[in-house]
Amino acid sequence: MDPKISTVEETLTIWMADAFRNAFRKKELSDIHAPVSAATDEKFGDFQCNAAMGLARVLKRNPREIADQAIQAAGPHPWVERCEVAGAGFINIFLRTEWLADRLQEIEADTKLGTPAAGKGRTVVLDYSSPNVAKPMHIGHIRSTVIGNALDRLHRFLGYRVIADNHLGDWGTQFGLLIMGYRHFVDRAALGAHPIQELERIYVKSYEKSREDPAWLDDARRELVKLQQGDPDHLALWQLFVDLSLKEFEEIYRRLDVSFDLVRGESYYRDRLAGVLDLLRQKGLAVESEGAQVVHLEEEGLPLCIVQKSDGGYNYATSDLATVQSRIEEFDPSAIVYVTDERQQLHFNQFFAIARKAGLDANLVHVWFGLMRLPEGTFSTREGNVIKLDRMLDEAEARALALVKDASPDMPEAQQKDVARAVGIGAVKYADLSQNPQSLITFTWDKALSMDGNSAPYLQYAYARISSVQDKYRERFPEGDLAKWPIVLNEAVERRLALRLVRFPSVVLRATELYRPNLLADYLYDLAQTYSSFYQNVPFLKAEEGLRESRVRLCGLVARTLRQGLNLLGIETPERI
RNA sequence: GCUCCCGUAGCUCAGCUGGAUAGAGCAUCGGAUUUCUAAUCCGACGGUCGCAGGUUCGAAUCCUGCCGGGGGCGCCA
Repeated sequence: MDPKISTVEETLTIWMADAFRNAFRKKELSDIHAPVSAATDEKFGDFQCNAAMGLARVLKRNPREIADQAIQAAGPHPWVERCEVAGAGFINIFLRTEWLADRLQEIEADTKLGTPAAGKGRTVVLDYSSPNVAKPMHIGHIRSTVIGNALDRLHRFLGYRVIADNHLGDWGTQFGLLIMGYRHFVDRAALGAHPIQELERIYVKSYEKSREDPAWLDDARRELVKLQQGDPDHLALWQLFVDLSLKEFEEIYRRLDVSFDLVRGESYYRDRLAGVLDLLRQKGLAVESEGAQVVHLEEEGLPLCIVQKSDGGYNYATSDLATVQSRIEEFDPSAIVYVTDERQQLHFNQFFAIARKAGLDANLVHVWFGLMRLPEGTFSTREGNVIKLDRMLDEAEARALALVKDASPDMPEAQQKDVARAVGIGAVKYADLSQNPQSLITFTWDKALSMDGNSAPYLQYAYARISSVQDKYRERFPEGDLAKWPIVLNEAVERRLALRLVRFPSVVLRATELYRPNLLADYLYDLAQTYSSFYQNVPFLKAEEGLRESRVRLCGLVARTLRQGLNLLGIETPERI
């Protein structure tokens, strides 16, 4: 669709804002906001505008009169059948049904279902997933990966240039211990079979030894220094750890259908660290304290931040500053977005503040999400109650396979497995994406793998049924020509469906702007519910010619919207379930 | 001690830049399948939106305090 074309909400908002401006020009209310949004209830029309009530306070006048005056000033609009003032001063907007049907036909002709290219010409760097080398990915990693990937897809869909960067934890102090562990404890057979598991084992063993044996800890520090000084043997070992870990991560990303433009660990920026510290010192931000270099952030109401340890090593904040510097130089992004759990809020507040003070001019955004917990409390590596990500995905696929075999016993086995994979993985992703990211998640198998109600399988099932409708139509009416018949909206549920379909672009925009994929998930669930009601209660293949074609076209649009929406969430849509 | 987040139906959660009678799913109960995929649909039951103040025509939403839960706070990332 023409990028100039905006969403229904935007068009109506401009119309209403103009109306208010014209009606109250003399009051110099040029900056008036008159947002139009979807009506909260069907009986209040299709869209509503609540600006009159806010204005009433400023003008000290009756809100209903203000609303009336605005409607008078607005005059007729080609899309709008009528406006009504209701309640305390709500303006309820009723759209012409014929216009809705026309709009559906425009959307149908557009590859992006009417979504404007809002991000055209802008670049956004998305920093997500970012697991640590030599540690397995567990259920705590899935939110960053799945939410980050959904934001990735949403931005791309809106025309942004997206740089998805997997900022691996590959340059920490753990490598000294890891090298010591490798030299003394490694089991090569185990390393070949389950690399990360073995790396984790030798790390834990080395860590435990360091706690009781100071000499061991000293050796580990020495190994770390050698690595940081670029000793070839140490670098080779480090590279081995990274490669082995990455290989396993990639297997999980493949299963999750997640891909990155860049996989640059912290190590990528290590040559910049000294320069960043120089910059901070030049600007008078970094000062010496107890042998370390620290930045005071009292003005910002934040605790001080250590940017260089007393032993000369650099900290996370410094590394992140170097990363920002590099990203600005290379990509000139309009935003750099980090997707991590809530525990890093303070860190990001500190490092954003330092970046600002140091003149690293970038729109830095921290999208944080609540920590995943188990019903019995937080999970931790120490207590051994972590749930590994691959195991969870296996379980999801197994449960889905049982359902598919039950529902479609005649389906070829390979297809059953393929469908089960899509459904199982979809269920896991949706369980995360359908909630407000900023809430604690209590992990339960049944919830994460829920297959009915508000779940990915419900949406996938709705989609599969529509696909079946399309096929049956072509089968039974081989010479039917859908394009020959216009879309008509006779039944109330058809109109409801239309109203939801035209809102898709604004939902996508809002979900992207607020970094809240769950807004899109909510919308899709609502759309699928409305469709299921339509499917159950309105005949279409059995309807008379014309009506039949109109309804099949409507089905087609719902299918495309569901498919597109689920695709933006990274969830597949099998044609059959 | 300082600080951030959360508290909505029995359970899991939406709704939060103030708007109309607070919504879903699960669970429970009742109904729908000779007919387009029943992983479905239709209906019922279920709430002092943690508590108390405040701002406002209007508060789950904003402010203050308290209670309860979780996270973070100088040499980890």
